[in-house]
Amino acid sequence: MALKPQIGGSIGASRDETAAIFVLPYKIQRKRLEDIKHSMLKKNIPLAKALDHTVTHIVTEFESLEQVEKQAAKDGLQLPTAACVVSMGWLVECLKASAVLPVEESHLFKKDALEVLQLHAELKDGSQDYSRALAFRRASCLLKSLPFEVRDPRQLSRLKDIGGHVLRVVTDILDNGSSKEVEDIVSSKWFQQMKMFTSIFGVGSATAKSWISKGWTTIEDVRGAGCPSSDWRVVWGLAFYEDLGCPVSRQEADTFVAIVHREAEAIWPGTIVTCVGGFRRGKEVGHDVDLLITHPREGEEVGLLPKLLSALAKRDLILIGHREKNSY
DNA sequence: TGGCTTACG
DNA sequence: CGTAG
DNA sequence: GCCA
Repeated sequence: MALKPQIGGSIGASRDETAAIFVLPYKIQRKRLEDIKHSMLKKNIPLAKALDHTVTHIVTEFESLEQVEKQAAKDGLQLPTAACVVSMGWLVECLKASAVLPVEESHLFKKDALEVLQLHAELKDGSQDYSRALAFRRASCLLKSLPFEVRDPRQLSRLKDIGGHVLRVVTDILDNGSSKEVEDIVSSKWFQQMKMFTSIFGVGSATAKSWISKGWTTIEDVRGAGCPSSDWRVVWGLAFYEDLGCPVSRQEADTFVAIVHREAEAIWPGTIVTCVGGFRRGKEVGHDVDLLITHPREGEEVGLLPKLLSALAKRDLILIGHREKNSY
């Protein structure tokens, strides 16, 4: 096999002054990336500006070397063969230590398998299954948080939330590269159909099951069957399934904020509309737009929301407007 | 063996 | 029963 | 499923 950069895999580039660390920007939000780079400079950790042959470490938020290679191929990037692909966890450790630490291990499988088991339990939706899903989620999160690659199940056996079942799955993956239990689930028709139906807004596991029992296997089956549900959420979910799947661009988000601000300003001069959430953190695409509406004079914003909603509704800018009681 | 995130419609 | 984070 |  050709020499490939490896996630994990000790390489002697640790303490050496020629270290150059490149941070792959994928899956990292802009602001966070800036923070990371800033910390690196502050802590004297050598930051590579470009992905060239001098790079010794490639830091990534991807979950596996395969994902890194796939992305690099898509971008026409050549990964420096001398470089070691390491997890963000490693860089965080380095920042803590203010030193380029030896690469010990990172993680490879961790996530997917346990998330499948979690989702599978959620979809089954029996009284026991919910808690089992929770347990898988805890284990999954724990494994994702490890800054090293798991090479031996014994590394996990004493950790909280890691029990027999998880250990068995991890062992299978380390031994065979996959877990039969997990592979059987993901390839099963039932699991695939449940995932498909529950991706519709308003459709949870109970509705999805009832549709499967009717012999429906696709969204078109459901649409073609007339009125499959009297729940308004399902009706809207089916009507806007494709639309809801489209990502929101930053430009659309900016426009949206401007429109809301214009209407709010007309009702209550001085009202501040701030974009928060993903776009505030620098994302270029998102699945929603989070807004924070405030007023410089404390309390002035009270009662604004209903008026704002009616103003937007009057302009036909609102599809469904609901106000729910808050809990504070 | 009991308990596991929570509040809402 | 389903949603949201 | 896992913990206490």
